[in-house]
Amino acid sequence: MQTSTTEDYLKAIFKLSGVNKEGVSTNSIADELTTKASSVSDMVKKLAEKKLVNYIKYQGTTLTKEGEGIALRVIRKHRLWEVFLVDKLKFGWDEIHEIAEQLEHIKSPKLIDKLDEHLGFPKKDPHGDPIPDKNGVFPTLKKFKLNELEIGGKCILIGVSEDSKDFLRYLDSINLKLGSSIEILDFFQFDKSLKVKVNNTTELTFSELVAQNLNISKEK
Amino acid sequence: MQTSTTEDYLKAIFKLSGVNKEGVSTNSIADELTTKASSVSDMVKKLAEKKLVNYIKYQGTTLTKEGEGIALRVIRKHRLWEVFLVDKLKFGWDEIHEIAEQLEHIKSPKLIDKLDEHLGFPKKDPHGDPIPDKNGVFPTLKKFKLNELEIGGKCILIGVSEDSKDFLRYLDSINLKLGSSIEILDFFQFDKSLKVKVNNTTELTFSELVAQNLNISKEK
DNA sequence: CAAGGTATTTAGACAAGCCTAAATTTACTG
DNA sequence: CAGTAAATTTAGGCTTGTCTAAATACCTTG
Repeated sequence: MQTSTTEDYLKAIFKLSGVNKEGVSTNSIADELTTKASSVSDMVKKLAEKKLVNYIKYQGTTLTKEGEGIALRVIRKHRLWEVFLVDKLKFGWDEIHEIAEQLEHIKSPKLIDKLDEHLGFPKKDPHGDPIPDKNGVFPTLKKFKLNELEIGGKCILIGVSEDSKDFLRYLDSINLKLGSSIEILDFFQFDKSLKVKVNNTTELTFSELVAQNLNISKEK
Repeated sequence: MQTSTTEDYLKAIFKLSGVNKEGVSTNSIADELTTKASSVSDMVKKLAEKKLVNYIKYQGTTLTKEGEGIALRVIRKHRLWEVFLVDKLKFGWDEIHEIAEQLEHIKSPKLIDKLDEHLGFPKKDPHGDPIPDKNGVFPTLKKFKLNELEIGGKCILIGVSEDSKDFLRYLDSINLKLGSSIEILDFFQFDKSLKVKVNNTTELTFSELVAQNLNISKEK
């Protein structure tokens, strides 16, 4: 059984892994967990011994299948608790994160399944993020291509149709990950390009080719 | 803010403190927490530095006002979560203890008050134990003297009317504490003594004088 | 391709809790 | 009241996870 620190590391690494599954840097993990690079260096070494991550000195860290499974189960718990806090206890969706950070570490598979049932098997958390099922699989939401969406539409990225290194590198470079939100701001007929806002922060333009290869789930 | 280990120690000490508030022995704490006496010795020293307990070498440990407050708040959380697990998630009352042991350490005053409200401000947990209010006060349940109860009646001890050392020592010696259960097995008219079963385990006899001085709450 | 800057890792320490073994205090018994 | 048994404390270590400071590797740019 994992300590909650281990779970936090795995979750952070999962979060930082782009669509392009290259190694996550030591510094980025340290940032994410507000700790120091040296602590991370120590820790990933230990996680590697437990076969939860692949770690090559100076080349970053990736999750093993097992590590990813644990990360997904923690994310499932986090998001289900968030639904509970908002739906049942009437918290505002801005107050729930840090409470869910604690609740996500409660150990009891039965608890989380019963909670899931109590909540009516929700597919998304209050922020619109998808909730993995008990096997760590994200729900199959109705799938669209980004270029099928209308202006003003919002969606989240759930996959890509093209996995060339170049394409995935591009997505990483603009910080677009599975689960990232995309909003269509404008559409230009002359080259079928899209002006979009990514992660509610960055405005940029997608060519038709890019848009065709982004699989998204509507509404978020 | 306390670590969850600190909270466990304070809760254990609270639980072991009889009506007669004498020092709790190091060994009994070690037993309660399934750890070693030497660990407890270390720990109570640290708790004493933080003013959460009074500790005199070789003479046991008592809670300070502050330590007791923390213990009561943890107990409140534990019991409210137990109600949640049984009432909302439909757990059997035999499965909930170890889950509540984890949930009781979640930090967020707002969470627990909202949970309390969501559950309809319950006064007792699924085991019949009273739930302290947010100020750490046990709810004022309808109060009776033990000798007002009929044969076959069950109740819990909520207080005493007499607090001489001798009386309290006697209660300690038979392991009767606040919250202990008492069942009336028989009544003997000739001296008005009662045959009772304490904590669902020990059968013994109370004289009229003892029975008159035990304040109880019916039904448990 | 060398030089310096940045990222990363190593070394050495520290705090919280826990443990075993040994020393000490208290308590009980005759 | 001496002597032993039981309870408690001390001493010395271990693990997990953290930190600072110093060393090393990588990489970019002139």
